[in-house]
Amino acid sequence: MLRGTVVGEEVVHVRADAVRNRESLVRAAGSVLAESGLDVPVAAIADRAGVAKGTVFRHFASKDELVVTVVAGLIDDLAARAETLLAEPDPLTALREFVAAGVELQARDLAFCQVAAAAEQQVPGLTDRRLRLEQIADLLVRRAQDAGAVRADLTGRDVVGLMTAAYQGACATGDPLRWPYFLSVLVDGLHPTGQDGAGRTSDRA
Amino acid sequence: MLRGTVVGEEVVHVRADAVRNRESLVRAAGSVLAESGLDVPVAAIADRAGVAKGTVFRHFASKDELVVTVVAGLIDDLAARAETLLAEPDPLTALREFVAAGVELQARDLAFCQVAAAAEQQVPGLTDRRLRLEQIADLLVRRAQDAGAVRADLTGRDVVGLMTAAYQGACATGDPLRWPYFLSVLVDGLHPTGQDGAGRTSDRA
DNA sequence: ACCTGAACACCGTTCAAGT
DNA sequence: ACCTGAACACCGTTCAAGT
Repeated sequence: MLRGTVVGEEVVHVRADAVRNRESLVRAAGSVLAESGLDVPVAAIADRAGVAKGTVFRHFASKDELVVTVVAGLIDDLAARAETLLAEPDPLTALREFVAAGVELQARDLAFCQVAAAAEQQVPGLTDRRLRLEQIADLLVRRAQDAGAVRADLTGRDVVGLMTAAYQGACATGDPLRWPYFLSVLVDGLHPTGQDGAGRTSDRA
Repeated sequence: MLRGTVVGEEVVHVRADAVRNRESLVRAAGSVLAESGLDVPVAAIADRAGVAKGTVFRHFASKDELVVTVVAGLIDDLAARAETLLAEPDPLTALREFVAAGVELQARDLAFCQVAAAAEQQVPGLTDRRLRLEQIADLLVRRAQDAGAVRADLTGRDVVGLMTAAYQGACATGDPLRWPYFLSVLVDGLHPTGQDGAGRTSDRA
């Protein structure tokens, strides 16, 4: 375990309790935010972590930065799942499972759900993670396109957007558990256009 | 204009400035919330309405109740639009235009957008309006089903959810203006299943 | 070097005083 | 009967004091 950090020419010592506190805070924030969402008081997180409220702001510039740290971890987990799905033999199954994983994450973690639904104002500090996730999603999409299973104009970014769409749509219904139905509607909408005429609206070339 | 209200056996007088203030507040809240979203201070609304902060709470029990009043009006407008679309000759066009109207409302009004995306916790006090909207949507759906244009298992409630899904999905992409693409994917997903095998996932009978 | 809790700012809500 | 603005409670953030 690294206890020292080089800053410029001098080595500053990082205290052991500081390391522990930071870890406690991230862990506590992870579970509290998942359960209660973005609106929980910082005090609730500090309490569960067993530190004073002020300590939160020694490790994170703001409540938002703590939230970003937690959510970034969740996005990374999802990206890792996407990478393992690249090994799945059927490209369309892989794509569908990826979207399902994203939807399930929203269902399981209220804070992630709220961040994903932060319509309009994108959360800054999360764009790089998002981008990486979209790039891996691009690989999944390309495989499915090569197999002729999905629209040629679909992008990884769109797929990530569709994860949000499916869960938010189900929630708007008043019954979040209906998300598999929304997912199926969305996935059906992804197939290549021009096979039959019933309601196809290919707005883009 | 009715200036008196009967409460029990006695008539209580409603002052003219009270009527004006209430109207000003609703109008001011409508524009301020549309621009700045649910997080604007009550003071900003009171300012634009030209009243003191305390006056807001004489007319509305809480900030939430004012928000609900404004959003209820927006939902009613959307319901009216749906009713006129019942006269549209082509059932699928009518359905698509209804969804488009809902999406455009989210794009135009940040507060409505945020309420629609209030994943998980449904806003109480809005459920009756929602229900009425869903019932009208049911009529639009049934017409489209009779024409064989959409899935047999689709409901008006689902369609309302899909409005949220389309816009939230586009927003999650970082580019809300992409919503027409998401709309097209969704609408494509609505067509009857079982015509070709490419990626159909009929999770429900 | 970091923790702590008191202090501050901001915002939703209440209420005593005024008309 | 209603408006007003001062006062209160809550929560994010800062900071002086302690170790």
